[in-house]
Amino acid sequence: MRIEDEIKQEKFSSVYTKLLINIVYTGNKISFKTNEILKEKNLTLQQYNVLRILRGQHPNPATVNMIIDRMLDKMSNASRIVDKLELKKLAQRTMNKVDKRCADVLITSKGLALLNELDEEIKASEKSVIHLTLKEVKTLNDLLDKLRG
Amino acid sequence: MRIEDEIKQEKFSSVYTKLLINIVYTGNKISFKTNEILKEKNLTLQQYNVLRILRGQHPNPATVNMIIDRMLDKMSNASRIVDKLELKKLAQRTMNKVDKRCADVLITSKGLALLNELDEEIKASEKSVIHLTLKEVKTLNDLLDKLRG
DNA sequence: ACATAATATCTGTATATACATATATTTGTA
DNA sequence: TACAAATATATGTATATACAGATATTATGT
Repeated sequence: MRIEDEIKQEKFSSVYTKLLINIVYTGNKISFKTNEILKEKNLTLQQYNVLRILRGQHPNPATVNMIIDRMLDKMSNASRIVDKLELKKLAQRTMNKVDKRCADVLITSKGLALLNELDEEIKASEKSVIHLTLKEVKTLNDLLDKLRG
Repeated sequence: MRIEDEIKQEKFSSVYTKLLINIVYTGNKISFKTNEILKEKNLTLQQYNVLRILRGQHPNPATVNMIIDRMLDKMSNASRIVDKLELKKLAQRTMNKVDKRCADVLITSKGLALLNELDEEIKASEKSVIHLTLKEVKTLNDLLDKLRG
């Protein structure tokens, strides 16, 4: 469905503005679905993303800075998201021995298990929402990579 | 730059997950630039988007429901964003004569003037951030439209 | 070694947001 | 017509977020 019909707007001030709106709208739409699944597990999208970053590092720890660097939403407050994950025993913070400014953040086995539970469901949801062939998925990825320069 | 390098993650649990991350990351990156410009005018991204919706209707009023329908982020609270715009005299609410449940929302001349000031700057910023040919922009728009089904 | 800058993280505070619920009005139906 | 359901919006409340410092530690230049 054309983005014009989706948000009921025929004209955009430029093709670039239209593209940005299309990207953000589409991202939100897919994220919305994922969010529904996460809600059942009492996770926010950002908490989920940080958990995945921690799993990517496991069994090595990440630092808060590393998390900020890899987060999708650079605006947000990584330190407090880690607070929330720690509160739920999904992650654990320990002081870095070498650089005492850094906090080592590790995903716990409970965190790993939770992600494991979610993996298949979210993968299936994303696949069912993305109406593209594998070739189109690749083209789209390549164009987005090129877009950012 | 490949999304893998951008967020320093080599493997994704599926190509669909990778695509979603790529879309959200790219949208955030462009939005971040736009947000910098809006901050100088004391506008949030969402307030800006609602203002543009109101301009699209002008000189006819929009209703809150219409705004929700056209917003990029369906999660958010349109009524309170209109509150903020009204507080800044950028929009105005009046009761709909026919259906008293509805609030007619109109952009003010101050709102129109503000958008006018922003138009060129934001258009230029978006264009400079999107490193694609016009043909690629079109392909990307088409693929995103198809993705959503 | 000392002072200064840079870095990593944390925290106070104001604002924004999500969610559930409340309120008012209109629509549909028996 | 009366009454339940649907619709449009607003609001209370808990939580999340952004932003601006604050704090602690490490790196750098002299």
